[in-house]
Amino acid sequence: MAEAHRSGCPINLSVEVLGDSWSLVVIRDIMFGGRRHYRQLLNESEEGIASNILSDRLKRLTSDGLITKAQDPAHRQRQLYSLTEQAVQLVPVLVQLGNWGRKFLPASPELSVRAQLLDEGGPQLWEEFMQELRVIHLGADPAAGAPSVMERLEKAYREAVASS
Amino acid sequence: MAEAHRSGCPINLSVEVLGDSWSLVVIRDIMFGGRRHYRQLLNESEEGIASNILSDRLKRLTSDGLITKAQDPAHRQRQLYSLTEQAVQLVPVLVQLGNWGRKFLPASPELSVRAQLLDEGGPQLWEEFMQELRVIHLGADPAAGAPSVMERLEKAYREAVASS
DNA sequence: GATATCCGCTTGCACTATGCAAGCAGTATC
DNA sequence: GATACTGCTTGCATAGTGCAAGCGGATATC
Repeated sequence: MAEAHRSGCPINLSVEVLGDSWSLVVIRDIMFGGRRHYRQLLNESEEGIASNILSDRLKRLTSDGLITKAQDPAHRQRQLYSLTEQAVQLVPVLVQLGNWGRKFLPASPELSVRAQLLDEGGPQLWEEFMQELRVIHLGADPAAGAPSVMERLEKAYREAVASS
Repeated sequence: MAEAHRSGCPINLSVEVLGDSWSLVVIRDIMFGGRRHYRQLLNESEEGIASNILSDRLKRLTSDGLITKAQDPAHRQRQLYSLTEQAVQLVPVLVQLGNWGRKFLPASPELSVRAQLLDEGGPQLWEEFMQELRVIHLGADPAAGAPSVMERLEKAYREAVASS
């Protein structure tokens, strides 16, 4: 049988799934950092996650339906992690969380630029970004046109790093 | 000296402060549930928090600047917990988190009504609600006029319970 | 004015999660 | 054929969680 939940409150349920020190950080790295493999997530982690914790979180996120795992066609032993639609829809949560951290916690300016841009862009920009994530992770059809939100976020970040 | 942070990323910093099983649930109870004392938070907790954990979280949230503690003027030994401005500004985070849980997790309809209402109301309603929280917790001047957002949320919840 | 109850916690203890370091078998590279 | 990279696992010490019971002081009840 399925695991019992503490309550049916939507906030509580979200906390049960996401409320720990690492889950959202791993999702952030896959979503904004473009990390797709285990070693990438392990070695390029800003915060220095431990290998056993990463392994455990990837398993839990998979069984919770937030990420999927597939063999990388290029390298046989390499596993490719992708976000699911459920995880893509965490964008508004991560934006608000980033915005709050930016306002009240000692966030570094370079790393705050992206959060600020996403905050100022509003729901419309979030949706645009989510659509890009669907292209990358879920194989959705790309929408031709303006420079991607991901590129704009990267550009702003690089400029912030350069001028710091 | 102050504790070191894992990184300056705003999302990571928020996770460091809020990323555990109970912090956001306690804040939710104070914010939406109107719980202001220890016993209330302990006994009326939907999820059944343990007393030592509640004690620890209240201390941590206090030292993180999210809540304050004061003697209740009515009862000498009773302590009154209040939200700070920093916690009030968690409203958008909690709304998005509730909305996500409502969409993807087995949330009960009664408890989802408030999340839905806040989602549909958008940033304008959130700001209105935040202003009410400032009146309740920070002693701000009340704005006379329409029925409060808190009352509207309560009404929708009661109706949902009645019709279930 | 004695008794019982409520107040915000604390303590003890078992269990689980976390963090660190090392290791491992199966590719891929040179 | 040696070396390094792949996604992990294992062992172990420490920290956090969950449960039950208790505690001194303040308050309500009779």
